[in-house]
Amino acid sequence: MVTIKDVAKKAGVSIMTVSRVINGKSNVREDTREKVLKAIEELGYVPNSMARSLVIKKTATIGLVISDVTNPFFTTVARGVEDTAITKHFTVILCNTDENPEKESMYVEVLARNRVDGVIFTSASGKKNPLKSLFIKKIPLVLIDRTIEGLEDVDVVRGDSVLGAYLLTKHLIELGHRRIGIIVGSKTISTAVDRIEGYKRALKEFDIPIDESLIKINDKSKFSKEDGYRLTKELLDMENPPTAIFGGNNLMAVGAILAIRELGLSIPEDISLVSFDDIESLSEVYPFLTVVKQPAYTMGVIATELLIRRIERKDRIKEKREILLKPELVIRKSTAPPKIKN
Amino acid sequence: MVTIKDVAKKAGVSIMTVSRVINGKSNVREDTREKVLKAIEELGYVPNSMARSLVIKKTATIGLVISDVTNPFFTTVARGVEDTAITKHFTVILCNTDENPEKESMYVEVLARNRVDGVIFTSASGKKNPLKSLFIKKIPLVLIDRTIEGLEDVDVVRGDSVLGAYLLTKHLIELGHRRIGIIVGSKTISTAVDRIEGYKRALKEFDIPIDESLIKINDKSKFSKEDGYRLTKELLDMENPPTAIFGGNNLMAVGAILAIRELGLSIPEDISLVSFDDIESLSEVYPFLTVVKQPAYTMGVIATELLIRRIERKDRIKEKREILLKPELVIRKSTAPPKIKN
DNA sequence: CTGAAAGCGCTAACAC
DNA sequence: GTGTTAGCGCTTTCAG
Repeated sequence: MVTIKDVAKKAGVSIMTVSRVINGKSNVREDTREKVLKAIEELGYVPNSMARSLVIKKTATIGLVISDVTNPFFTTVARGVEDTAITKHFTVILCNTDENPEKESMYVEVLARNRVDGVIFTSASGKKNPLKSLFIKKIPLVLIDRTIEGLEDVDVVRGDSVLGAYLLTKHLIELGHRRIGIIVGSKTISTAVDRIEGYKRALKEFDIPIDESLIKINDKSKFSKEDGYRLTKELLDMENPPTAIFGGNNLMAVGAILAIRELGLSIPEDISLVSFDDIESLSEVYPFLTVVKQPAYTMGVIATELLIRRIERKDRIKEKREILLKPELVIRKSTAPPKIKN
Repeated sequence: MVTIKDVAKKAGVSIMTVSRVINGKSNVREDTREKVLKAIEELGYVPNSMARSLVIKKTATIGLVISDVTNPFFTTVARGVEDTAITKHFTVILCNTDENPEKESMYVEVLARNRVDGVIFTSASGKKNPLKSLFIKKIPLVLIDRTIEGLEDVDVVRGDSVLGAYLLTKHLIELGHRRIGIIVGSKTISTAVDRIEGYKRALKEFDIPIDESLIKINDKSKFSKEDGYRLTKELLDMENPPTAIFGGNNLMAVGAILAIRELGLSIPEDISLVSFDDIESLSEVYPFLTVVKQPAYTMGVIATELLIRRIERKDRIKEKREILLKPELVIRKSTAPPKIKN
């Protein structure tokens, strides 16, 4: 393996001079620089970032912890993060937790060991605990999409779930729906709590009594297709089933569609369906689902910018900053007035 | 920052003993181990992977270079890679090149500097050149989805594009189509070349003359939605336009749909459309596009397994291995016999 | 403008 | 079982 030493020997200079050339320091005579560059080229020398990081205590790496890249929402977030990181010369390590608290802790540990300069984190557990090793090492952190209670010194970038859920529910109510089911992930996830709140707020505003049996919460934390499928079936198996369903996120909505179809019902004739979060590749080709859309890419960009600013200490600000992004209601074809008014 | 030294001091042992505990070596007395563990806990010590890597010359990190995580095909590949990597305790660094040769080179350089143990690579340029620093450092490499000519010592995991394109084209021919347009990315990309080959093979088999004007190749290398849109328009603007279009990949097919609709035509009544690669979130909800599906997740898994085996030198094999995965034809609703038989 | 010495946090190899 | 020494590849002083 060729090292800085080999380059120095070949170029007939000290390693310090080579180091200066590599790092583009100005105080090197032009002909020395050229000699060094030539040696680097001939030897095929590639600097070792780890040796460098060990000394300077920076890695130019950030960790991105999300539940699943396969979820279109998170892939867009990830893209925003990566695009932004690269402009600032940061590399990103991607971690999928599948909303599994153990994976969550494991990845945090891996990131801490790798001394990433910062972490962008989507919490599944809603607990601060898994983040322990980051706090100990004082690694800058920004939460994305989901908050965690009682965290200081941590920025949060998220969509306004309360508002989004309110808009979606209101839309349904205005169409005439009174029995609206909602399916969400576990209460440990802030978006689940917020979306239920927005839902309830809309109902209250229209003086519709809240029927807790219409609120289906997945105890196993996930906002997955399978959970959407299962919870929708539970809703439709009720004696007095809802006339509309609110899918807590895009995957749950897909699960709901599958469940509804399997029961031989049609959307929106028999039942209306709305979803939090869009699926772009779907809606482009088949603009069917009525959704509330979040600026996922922008979320990734902002989170990364805030993070890097913290890393570079360009922020004197010490307190927690919370960026709340507005969701956008997109009405398509999956909603219609209910068949029978109740 | 707490180091192994601090732990050693606190536990009243040498740093070597702490190192042994951290690495789970057996030759440490039980009570010493406990003392050390207690000190680690109290101090909140997290081992520094870089210092370790510097000595052992392994990073337990692999690089994954793809064109775009946002493309459902690659997100699934990425998921397969990550899931497999983690079971072997490898971390993955994700790189999106957008099929841009400069980004490609840049990322390879970053990965080489970070001394990743191996790289899984999707080539956009089709050239070996960007991989130079990997070869110099003898970093194990496996190509995924797309091959590069004239590379030894490199495994390739890819779908059988020739077969897939053949199946798709044959399906169209059997429906009665004679003028079939095809849109693909640049010829520097092996899948573009292969898909054209499969297309031609099917035409020849049915004695249909090949009309080169029906073969639209994007010179700017990308297999993107925008390119699909543009090339489709070009095809449909012809004097004697095709009755069916073969989208070179999923994104191009989406672009094609958009272009076709914009011209006021319907699929499959006015024009048939097929696509290489599925979009799962779309087809689940709206099983419309006739496609050839590739086992993306499996590709990621196999590529990672091959790579890690090389990294761990469990393979005595030195020659290039090529894994060719079978595609699967899924006939849905976007294809029908042509209106006018030509 | 250039170089020599020290050390980042850890492990390999060898003592004891 | 446990500790000592050397050194991984680089940058940070500080001399010259």
